[in-house]
Parts: sequence; C-alpha cells; structure tokens
Amino acid sequence: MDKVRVRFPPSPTGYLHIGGLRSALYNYLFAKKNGGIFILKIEDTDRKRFVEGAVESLISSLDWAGLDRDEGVFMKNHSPSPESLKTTESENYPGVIEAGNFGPYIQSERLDLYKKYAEELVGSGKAYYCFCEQDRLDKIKEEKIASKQAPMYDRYCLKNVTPEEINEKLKSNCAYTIRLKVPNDEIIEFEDLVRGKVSINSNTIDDQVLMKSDGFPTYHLASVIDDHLMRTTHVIRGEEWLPSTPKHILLYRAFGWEIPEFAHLPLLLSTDKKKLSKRMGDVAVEDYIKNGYLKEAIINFVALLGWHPGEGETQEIYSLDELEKIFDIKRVHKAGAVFDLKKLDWLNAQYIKKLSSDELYEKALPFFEQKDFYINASSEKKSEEYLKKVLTIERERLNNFSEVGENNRFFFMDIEYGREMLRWKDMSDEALKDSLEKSVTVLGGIDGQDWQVKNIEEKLFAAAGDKKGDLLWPLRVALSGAQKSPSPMELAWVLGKEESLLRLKNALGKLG
RNA sequence: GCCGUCAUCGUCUAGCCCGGUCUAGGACGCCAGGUUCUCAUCCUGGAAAUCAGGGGUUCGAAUCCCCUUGGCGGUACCA
Repeated sequence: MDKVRVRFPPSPTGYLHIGGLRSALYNYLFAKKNGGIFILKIEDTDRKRFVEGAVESLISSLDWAGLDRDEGVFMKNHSPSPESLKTTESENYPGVIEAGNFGPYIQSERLDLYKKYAEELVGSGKAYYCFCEQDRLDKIKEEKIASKQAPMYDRYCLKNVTPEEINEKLKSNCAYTIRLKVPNDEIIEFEDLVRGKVSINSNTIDDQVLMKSDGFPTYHLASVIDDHLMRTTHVIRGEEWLPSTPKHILLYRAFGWEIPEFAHLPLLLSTDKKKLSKRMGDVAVEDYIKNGYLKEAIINFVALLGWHPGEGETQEIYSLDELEKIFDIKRVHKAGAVFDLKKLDWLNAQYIKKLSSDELYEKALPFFEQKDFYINASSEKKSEEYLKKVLTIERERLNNFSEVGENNRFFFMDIEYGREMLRWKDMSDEALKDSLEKSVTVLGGIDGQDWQVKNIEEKLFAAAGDKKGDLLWPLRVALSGAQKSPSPMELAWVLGKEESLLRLKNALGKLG
C-alpha cells in the first residue's frame, strides 16, 4: 500500500469547532498509527462566509492541541513545522506558510488549477456549462417541491443550449457555472471504513455545481482535485459528507483517477441530540482554552467520543502518545455521541491533579490575573510563593482554571462574617472563647520555620484531644470567614503565622 | 417529501463481526456510608439499560435475518 496520507481541511468561517478538533485528532491518530503523513489544508472557497483571522485562529488552536502536521499549513515561527520541506509564504494570509511538495495548500491559491480541471471535464463531456440564473433555479425548485418531486436541476442548459450559443455567451462574459453530468440509473457503491458498504442510486443525485459563477470551485470539485493531487489515501471526515461521497466518486471516475478510502465519523451532538451548535454552549476550542481546560483533557475526552480501544480496556485516561499507539479507525462508532461536559470536568480535574507545582502555577497565573480579588490583593499575596501555596490546596478542588481562587477568596481578601458562624454546634460563648484562645496559644507556639501543614496539624490535634470539632470549627471560620473551606491547618499554612494570629484576634474581638 | 444512515444505563461506552461464559461489564453524573471539624479529594456500596418495538432463524439472540418506529444527516453557485 502507498504511504498513508490524510488531511484535515477546515473552512475559515469561524473558530475551530470542537467537532473539527475531533476530526483532526482522528486523522492525526490514523496517520501516526500507520506511519503516515498528516496534512492541514484550508478550504476557503466560500467568500461569503469567510471570517477575517479565522485561518490563523484555526492553526493556533491545532497547535495548542499539539496536533502537529507533517505537511501543509503552518504559522510562521509559531507552528512546529518540518524543516526538511520546501516552504513558501502564503499569498493570501501574511504570517502563514505552506510546507510540502503538493501545495499550495490553501484553495484560494489554487483557483487556476480548479478551472483547468473543470474545463477538462466539459471537454470530455462529463460536465457542462449552465447559464441559468438564480431566479429560474429557485422557481424550478419550488415547482418540483410542489409536485412532490425531488428538487433537482432540470438540465435545461444541457438539453437546450447549443454549442454556438455557449460560445456566444462565453464570449460576451455571461455568468455561468459548470455542472457535473450525473449518469442515470447507476448504483454507486463504496466501502466505508467505519460504516461498511454504502450504496446510492445516481438518479437521486443532482447535477452538482462544480464551478461557481464567481470563478471559485465548490467543495466537491476542489476537494476531489486536491485529494488526488495531494496523494490523499484516506478521506476521514464527518458524517455530514456521507451523502456527498457518491458525487465525489463520480468525479474521480470522470477524471479517471484512483479513488481513496473513505471513513465517515459520527457526529457530535448537543444534549438535545441535535448537531452540536453554538447556542448549546461552547463549541469553539478557544472557549475551552479560555475556560481553563488542559489540552490533555480535551484530547482525551474528544478521543473517546465515538471511539473506544475495545474489550479489556477499562482505563479512562489516555495520553496522546498512548492514543497514537492504540487508535484503530475500524473501532470508530457509527452512532452520534452527545457532548456532555460533566465528564470533561472530571477528566480535566484528573489532569490538574497530576501537574507539578511549577506547571500548576504557570497555567493558573493568567486566570488569577483576571480576578478582581487577585488584582486588589496585596503584593505579598500576589507572589509566586503565596500563589503556589494557594494552588497546593486548590488543586484537589479544581475542575478547570477559570475557577481558580473563586471558592477561596479569603486567601486574598479581608474576611467578613457573623459571630454566630464561629460557634460549633451548641457550644457556649465561654467555650467558644476558650477554643479560640487555645488556637492562639497553639499557633503562636509554633516556630516560623516549623510552619508546615503536618506540624500545625499535629499540634492542633494534640491540643484538641477527642473534641476536634470544638477546636477546629471555630478556628477554621476565624481564618476563612466561610462555612466551607479547606481544613484549618491548610488555611493557617497558606495564610502564614502572622495573618493567622491576626484573624484569630479579630474573631476574639467579635465575641466582645 | 425524497435519499442516506443510525439505535445497549441520564451521558460516554464494553459486548455484536466468530450466537451460550451477559441474572449485560466499566466510566461520568446521582444517592448512601466511611476516611481525624465544614468543603473538596480519596475509598466502599447502591440505584440506573425487559440491549427501541415486533416478528422470524435456533435447543439457545444484545449478538444472525426481516419489518416497524424513532433519531440524525443530506437534499445550496455552504463547507
């Protein structure tokens, strides 16, 4: 078999969709597993839906996820790019480079190519010029629907326009499209890697527009030409393309080209089982980055939506490296998968727990910097040392970094609380006062250099005896001002001796 | 409407190809208990799918066949 070559071809109509990331991942994994090449190309043939900056955003999201390409499109100086390949700067996107021997990898830079091949098809009688205007097209569609027929093009231009008329119209610069002449009564069959045999009658396929009147190709034409020219061996894409595949096969046949293998991935669904859409929450990879999810968690999560390594595999945590080894396209599911954030949160929490102190700090800092309680805190509380202490305590409680500090604001701000909160169960005022004073004595008696969670705990426990709640609850509230918080020893450790004692004094003050 | 495609706990899924080991397993979430005070973590246990429904084939079906239903996708000079 030829060396495996797969591609991920997003359209710059917005940001990288989480479903797009999964398609990219499966392509990447398939390439890695088979020692193949993973290519990124850009399908920017729809000028109406083009979004400024989308190409760059798409690339950087892919880079963030660590889905390195072997060929295709990269950001200059930012994407990890293969040095051995011939590299050129993109004509249409400054800062973007294209590397490889089969470029350009951006469709808007391949327009002449598409035109040439489309005309070749007209020459060989496999396609034809169509001069119908949108109004007429709309009208016949309406009529067909009204009479319960499939709303297909009526082939008016194929049947009625003479070669002379065509020449004339072409010469006078009439707007035209080029349509594929779809054969009648033909069963088109192909073997899909995930779905098995799929077949469709050509009579249900419209005479697809190949070249639009603005001189740009449609997806169908462009992708087939690219995939052939770029030596794509496997087309792995979303299920929404399944019904179009016969059109593509027809195109390959019309050109006399070898047909690649196809694999159609199940769709990602929202909780209402509809195709995942913007209004159901975040669908852009950027949103997840913004909300403090780790790439490892996203990759892990998305990999398991529609694929599973199989019998005997009961683990849930998989690194990219592991996935590269065990991925098998044949084990991709057929049914769509609902995108449920609960499990993502859990996965992300698992990865956060594994982070080193330095990594944790580095990832969390940008999120602290967006919080008011952090911005307004003293410089001492903004120090790396202090933040690392806070994070040591928080790591067990974090689902994502956007939550950082949120539930433990008392580490950064002055605390306010009612005196009754200090009381443990039905202890008397007297006992409460004793309890707090005992804490002052114990904490005050610990040396600064022995100010460690373990040590504080030992001393506190020793003083509390078997009535832990009596000592610990009032202390905890005195230090946090909150009903819920980490343990008093952890609070004291983070806050430091001086601040802890001060807060204890304030608590005592409330008792009058 | 037409064409295509799919169907196991609420969700992600194992099992299905090669029928019996499935009184259908795991994970998330949920509930309960435990783990030195509250929270979180962690641990233990629990509820949760008559395998969409119906009909076959078979000694035996989640697994094979047919039908029905439902979902989803497509039906653009969008990808």
